[in-house]
Amino acid sequence: MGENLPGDAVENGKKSPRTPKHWELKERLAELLRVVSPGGSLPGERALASEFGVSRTTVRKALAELTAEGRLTRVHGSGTFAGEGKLTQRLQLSSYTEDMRSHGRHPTSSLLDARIGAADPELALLLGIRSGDDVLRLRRLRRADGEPMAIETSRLPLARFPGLERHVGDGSLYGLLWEYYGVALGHAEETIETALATPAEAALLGNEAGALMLLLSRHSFDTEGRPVEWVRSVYRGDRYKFVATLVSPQSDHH
Amino acid sequence: MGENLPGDAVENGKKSPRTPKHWELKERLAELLRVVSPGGSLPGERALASEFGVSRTTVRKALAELTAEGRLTRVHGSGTFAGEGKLTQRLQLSSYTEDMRSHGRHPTSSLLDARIGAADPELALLLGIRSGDDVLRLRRLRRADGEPMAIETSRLPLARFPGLERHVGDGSLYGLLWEYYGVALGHAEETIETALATPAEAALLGNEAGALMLLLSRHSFDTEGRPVEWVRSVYRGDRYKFVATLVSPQSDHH
DNA sequence: GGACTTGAGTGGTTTAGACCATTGCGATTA
DNA sequence: TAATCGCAATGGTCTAAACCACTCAAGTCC
Repeated sequence: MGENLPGDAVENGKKSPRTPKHWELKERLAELLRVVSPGGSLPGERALASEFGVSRTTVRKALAELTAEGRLTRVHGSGTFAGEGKLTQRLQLSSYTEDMRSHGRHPTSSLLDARIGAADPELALLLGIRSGDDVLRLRRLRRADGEPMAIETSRLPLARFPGLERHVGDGSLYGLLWEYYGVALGHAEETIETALATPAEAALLGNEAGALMLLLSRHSFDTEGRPVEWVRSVYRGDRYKFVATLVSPQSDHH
Repeated sequence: MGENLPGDAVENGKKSPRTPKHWELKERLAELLRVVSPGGSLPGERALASEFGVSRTTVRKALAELTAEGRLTRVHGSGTFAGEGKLTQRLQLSSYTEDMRSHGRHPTSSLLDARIGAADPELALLLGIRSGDDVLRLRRLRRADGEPMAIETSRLPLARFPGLERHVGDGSLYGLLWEYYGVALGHAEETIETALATPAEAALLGNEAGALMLLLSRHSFDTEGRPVEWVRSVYRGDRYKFVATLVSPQSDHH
């Protein structure tokens, strides 16, 4: 969408805010990128460096930013390729499976591990239990059309869901809660922020450590307002964005 | 200072995942950071480099990640300081002013510029007008307690709001729409994604170019479902996170 | 044919050093 | 006293070079 801010051009040659080389290079590469179809390859770092007359370090800085924005994909040992754009994920209180299907994508989900531990004070507060009570921690890898999409770590109070650890699998957690315990979700409080990938997350998501991530935390309650789970999900920031539909509580003018 | 034993990468004789130095350094710095009160200062880059026996480049990479996460604040010419944590911004269809007040903060908002231009095809579609029709573009700098918080760029169809450009100021836009045109907002579609700061944005937000940002796009409609505005807001990713309360459409189990 | 080895090319990490831009404070000066 | 200057320390940018880790395809061997 045509953005034309005043003063972003270099002029006077005097005390100009001095545009860094890597930024200028980034723009030239972005231009080059417009004529490369998604998936197409770019020249190697060394080639770009000599092509544009800068050091490889500078090239890498420019490429790193383009990668963080999802406009490039880099594969170690293979090359640098044009990106594919971002997917969207709706912010709503529904299951992952349902959510993805409504976007016409094929969702799968695999349980990475399930273990029982003691709640620390902070977690106990969130789940409405006492510090030290048993908590079931589930880690799942979410995929869409086979592509790793997010790592989801759920924590549930075991006292409320006795034996839950024996039922969990790759299937829907919310389905289990309803079938075995008659619990349905009522509302949730969700926060979204940026984060950087840890090496472990990066390995699972096919990312590199330190990459931009969207960190989504969800605190879910059942229909009677009792806390059910606390979830932290990590999404690749270069591939996903979130959508929410907001409704006015009433017309507010101020 | 315990030199890194190169041996820990060879213990199993196979291919160990090899932790980069800058990551290990980052963790050691994070540890150090836990005993520094917010605003407290850290040693300079050169001091850290010799202290930990690594190059300044590696130190900078570790510091850059901590900064992106909002755990550090760096001031050119002055030093590196411990961060202050993130604020939250509620995702709801209400005015900025109201929104901030409910968080006990003092909001201000200044109009950077207001100009009239022609809609390109994409924008025309969003605003329900024809390509080339007049569009009013407003750029605002939002502050909370005096701190730059976000840059908000709104676009409205001038044909629906004739003379709007003569009314706009630092006050509430939604208030104007109601007073002069009897228009109230009904619902909006909002997307959230990561982005990197442009030099212009960075200058306004007191950031550095290439920093992590949260890009929030809002497509607002009036109570009759007609498009009213299209807004893109850029927030500092190291300082803000967003909150949404989600309500189950009904109990969904699957 | 099929399994293996090898090597060239790619991105990833790290180093040491140079220079620039900004800040803040102490010394100097009006 | 008050303003100014100078300078040292800080973070910011950039270079050139080395080495590592991964990929892939060509070549080799059985």
